[in-house]
Amino acid sequence: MSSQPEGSVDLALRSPRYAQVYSAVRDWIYNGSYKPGSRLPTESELCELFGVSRITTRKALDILVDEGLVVRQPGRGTFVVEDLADAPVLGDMEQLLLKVERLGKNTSVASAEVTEMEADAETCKDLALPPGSRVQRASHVRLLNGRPIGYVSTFVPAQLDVRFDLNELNASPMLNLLERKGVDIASADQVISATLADARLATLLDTAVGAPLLQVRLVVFDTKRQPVERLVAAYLAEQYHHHVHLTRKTPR
Amino acid sequence: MSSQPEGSVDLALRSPRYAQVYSAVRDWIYNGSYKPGSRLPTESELCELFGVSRITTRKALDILVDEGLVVRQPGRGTFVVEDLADAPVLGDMEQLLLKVERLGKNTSVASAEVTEMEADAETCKDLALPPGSRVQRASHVRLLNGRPIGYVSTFVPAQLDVRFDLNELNASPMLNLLERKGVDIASADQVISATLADARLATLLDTAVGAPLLQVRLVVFDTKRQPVERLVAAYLAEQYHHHVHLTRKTPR
DNA sequence: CACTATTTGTCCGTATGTATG
DNA sequence: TCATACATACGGACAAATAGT
Repeated sequence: MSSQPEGSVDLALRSPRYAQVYSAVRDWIYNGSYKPGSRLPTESELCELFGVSRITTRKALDILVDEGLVVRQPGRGTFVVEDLADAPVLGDMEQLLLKVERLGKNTSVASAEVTEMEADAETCKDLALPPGSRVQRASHVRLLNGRPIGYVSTFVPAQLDVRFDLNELNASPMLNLLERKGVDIASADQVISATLADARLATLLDTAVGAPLLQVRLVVFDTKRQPVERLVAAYLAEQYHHHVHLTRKTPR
Repeated sequence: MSSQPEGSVDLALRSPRYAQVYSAVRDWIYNGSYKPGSRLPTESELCELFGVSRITTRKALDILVDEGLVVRQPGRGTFVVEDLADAPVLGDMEQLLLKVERLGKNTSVASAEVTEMEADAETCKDLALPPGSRVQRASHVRLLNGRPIGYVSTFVPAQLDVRFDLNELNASPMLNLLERKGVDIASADQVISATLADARLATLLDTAVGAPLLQVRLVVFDTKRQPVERLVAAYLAEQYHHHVHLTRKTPR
């Protein structure tokens, strides 16, 4: 006596309906079916298209609004944002994953290396490992248009047993590789600070010793709240800006 | 034939019900009625308390979750987060306003000055003003425990006609003053970068020339999408970290 | 200017699924 | 096993903003 349609069961296994609507619309936006500034189908139309209720459709659109991909205008419709290119990173993991993926496609890497080593104190702390634990470390210089923009090091616990080689890492960033290898990424803590280029970094980034660098440290957690990756990056301040868009969620 | 209760009309004018529930619960958290880690009333209880439906209660809680003030655990309840003190800034204006307000209470200012001046090119651009427009500029060194942590300059268009004096600015940050003077703050764009201390900043911040600084630039917009304030700040990298917590909004 | 249609915003009641203890 | 509490989802309703007639 369930109210589920018995005819179509192919899709819809596991993931909630609103997530499916969300992914579909998001893909429309990213693959260009709906270009920046264009109007999406109305909520009612989306309901019909996907065979879901308005609540479900709105929940999917809520996520896209939170991510800054679309804006809603009462009486007019829902529109893809104009400046999709540099959409800001909000407090959203999905957004970070996409941004990292695009970064991986638009940039290249140099001086890459992968080693297994004993974790230092700070890495142990961030990854909740006992002192002396072993980690896989991957590091590289990231290039934009052939010029270095930053130096990135990532640390993954050795016991996680996901191995990477240089070819994989050249193709796509660690965060995306982890996802593809079945790690259920759920959240992350990011701390942004500033630092100076020391001799080694200055050489790698082709800048002067003492140049200002934006330091980004990121600890990624899976759905069981276990840390799965630590990332430490230093970006050239002139080349890399961290952009955040803040919006009020309550009226008045 | 409206379905509104005719008995109680005291409150509830204008702002949506979910916003009222949101404010009430948020106040419970901030004034200590519900301490970090404690469990909030269940959704059903909140529905009864405020006389609203589950949808309304959940929408209010959704906002608090987005802001990182509470976490939900199926089967257990909704809990105030443990580390309320340094709750991260997500992409939320409300959060920024609260954070700024707390900053104003826990810190002090020095070397403050207020002047009216001609806006430089960058300020004109950010505030969408014609070249040569006049702005009110306020700047000060912000101190934590008596030690400088950053230098902050704010610019407000002169034609906005909200005047500030030093006493007001010593008492609370510009952003809160604007709110209180009736400016409807709606959104902001924040760009974070890194820079070095020049001679003037080094003296003001009691550090060495060339010390790494975290540079924060903020442009605040009102509900009509007009820029109302520009802020440029430089914080000592050791003293000030920008913390962002990222969460996945779609399951799987 | 009023009127209407469209579209998003808010809100209700209800039902079922899933995780926790 | 069972009750509790959050997660998802349906249908329906009216308000408010917008754009066109």
